[in-house]
Amino acid sequence: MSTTIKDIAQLLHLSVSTVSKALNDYPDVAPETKQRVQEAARSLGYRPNVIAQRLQSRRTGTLGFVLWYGGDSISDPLFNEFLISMLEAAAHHQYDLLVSACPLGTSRPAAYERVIKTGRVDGLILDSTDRDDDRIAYLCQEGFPFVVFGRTEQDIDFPYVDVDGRAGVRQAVQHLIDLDHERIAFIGLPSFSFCAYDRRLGYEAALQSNGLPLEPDLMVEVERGSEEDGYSAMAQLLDMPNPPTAVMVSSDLMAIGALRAAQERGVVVGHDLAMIGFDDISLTAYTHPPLTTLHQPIQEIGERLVDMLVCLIEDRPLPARHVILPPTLIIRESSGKARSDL
Amino acid sequence: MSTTIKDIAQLLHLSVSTVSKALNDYPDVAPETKQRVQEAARSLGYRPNVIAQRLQSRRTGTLGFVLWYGGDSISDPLFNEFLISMLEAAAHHQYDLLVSACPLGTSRPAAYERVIKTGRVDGLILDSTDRDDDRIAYLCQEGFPFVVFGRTEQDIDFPYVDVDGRAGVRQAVQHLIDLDHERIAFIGLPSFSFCAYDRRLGYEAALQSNGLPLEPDLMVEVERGSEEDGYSAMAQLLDMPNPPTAVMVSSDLMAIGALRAAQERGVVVGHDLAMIGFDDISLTAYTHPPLTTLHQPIQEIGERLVDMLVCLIEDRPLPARHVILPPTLIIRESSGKARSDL
DNA sequence: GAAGGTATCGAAAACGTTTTCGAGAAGCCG
DNA sequence: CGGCTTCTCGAAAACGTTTTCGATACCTTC
Repeated sequence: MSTTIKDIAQLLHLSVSTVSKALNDYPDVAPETKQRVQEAARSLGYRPNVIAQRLQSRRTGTLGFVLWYGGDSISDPLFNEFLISMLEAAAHHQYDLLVSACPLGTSRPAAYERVIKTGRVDGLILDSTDRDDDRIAYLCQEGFPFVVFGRTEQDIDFPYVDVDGRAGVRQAVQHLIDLDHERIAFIGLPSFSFCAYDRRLGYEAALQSNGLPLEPDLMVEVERGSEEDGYSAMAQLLDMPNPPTAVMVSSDLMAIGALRAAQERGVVVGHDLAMIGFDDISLTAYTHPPLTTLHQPIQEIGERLVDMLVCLIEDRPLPARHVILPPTLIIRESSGKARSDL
Repeated sequence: MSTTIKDIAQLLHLSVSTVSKALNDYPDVAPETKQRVQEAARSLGYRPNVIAQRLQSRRTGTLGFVLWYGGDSISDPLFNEFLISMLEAAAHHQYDLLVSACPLGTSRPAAYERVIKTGRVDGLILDSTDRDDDRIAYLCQEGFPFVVFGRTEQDIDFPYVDVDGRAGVRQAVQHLIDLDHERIAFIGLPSFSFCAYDRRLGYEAALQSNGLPLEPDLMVEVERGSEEDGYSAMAQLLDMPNPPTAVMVSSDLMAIGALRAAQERGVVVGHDLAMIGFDDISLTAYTHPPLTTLHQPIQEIGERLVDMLVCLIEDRPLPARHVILPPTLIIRESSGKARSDL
């Protein structure tokens, strides 16, 4: 049994209300009693029971994040940094973070309903948006506070932070074009996800604005986004009669698989084949060759999301309701030199 | 405002106690009223307020995990799988998981105190144990329920799950010896961590039982365990006048850095140099060359930990207080063939 | 028909806080 | 000295549950 306010009250022959007010620095309690209460609290090791505070205030002081994970475990290294940035920001605002899991194949709104209808959290953070995302429609309709990492194609207004994948990929593909590549392939994420779509748009825009044709054969879309997916997609491209000389891969994880597919065929990446990834997970500096990629400012994203959500919860105005951050192209060896120099 | 028990009571002209008992299937409420109450609850979309339940039951239904992270973000891909396995197991027992962050450089017991003294969680899961871990001493003294992924060298008994790093490394190094290697290096984790020590013991045991000398020059210990650390440790070893022909690296992340250091020097891993990692993160199947490594049964670890903690919290007997799981050697290309065949 | 038993319900306390409101004491002023 | 603040404190309600216990009412049974 930990010590409660009542223990302090009995010890000092005061009422619980006075003790509570003393601890919360109310003006209507004598400075001297405040002193006594605070000393007693310290010596008894008193820590207020947050559950009772939450019941009283009808605020949980908790942010929710539900992890939507596939059958075989996700291992996106970026997730760690994302999680930590949210944890840090939440702690800075004195909020806890409750993370729960929603296995693939179960209803996502149901997972969210469980968390919000039972009063576990004050607000939610979503990520990995679909082009048409049922969670967002649901939460809007419920009027529950939430922020989103990612956008959708729906005609609903909601607060989000996102990376400009389209502009990033466009810049990356332009870099390949500047290196004299003309047959540039694209390995995309599952098409239901918004960012898959967004990034593909960047690829198409870069080709078109340079007068390059869009060849369906050079665009492959995978099912999940794993290393395995990248591996088989790259294998498929390289086994074509007229394989591409460059490839834009929509995630670093897939790029690592793609790297392997190339190596197994004896094509040396950075020379025979130029490759660019997306995410800038820390490993990419150590692949063979080091991977040219697009860096996502993931700490800033997590921090911004939490800041926004806390504003929403505490009814303060949002500095910005929609934030789009640019990724930055990190040029390493995998994209190689200009072909004319070879 | 979500609907409460009181709303149902008013609607049906019942008392709150009857409604509560009806919902909880008490025997002293008529089957017919139970029916009515349940229907009303469903049609009003009633979900019990967990905060109120927690206050009443003095149980939070929440497990705690505090993430101890370094200055530059950790990106251990194994952590994702660990987290998900804990989430799944916790959900299975109807528990939530509260994860909080404790930045490197701040007091760890203080971080734990905040979480337990304010009644946020019913129990804690620790990981990344030090050889002498202050958290464990603290929690034992508090009498707070906790389980640990990892062991320590302290003379305290506590419930844990761990991987037998010593046996694993010993087996891996034996594999290198069987491949005719005699100069085998070891890249170890920071020495304050228990598993660094444990794994090094396995290395030493393998050498000794084969009559091989322990050369201090061949054993390097890093500061954190990042790719960068693995890179510079390997560089240091390869730049020796008489470099090793094989290396046991204590983590896959470091091994990836080590791979890079070798590649930059033109030494081809799997031929000129045999390398074995530890962890079996999913990427290692796609490195160049694919990495021989020790697989940690991480899902089982997470699940066991949660199961144990729930037993502790609910005062049920533990199936086993100490669980040591064997890692399994996954042989890929980086360890190469026998030297005599070269 | 009285005694005992059973079925069904409600009142109330409790969990540990916060917060509103009123009460009492003390001080001041005219 | 009466009336007015000002200061300090405590009673009580409230947050939404669960759970104990007592109160009916009805049904047996002799």
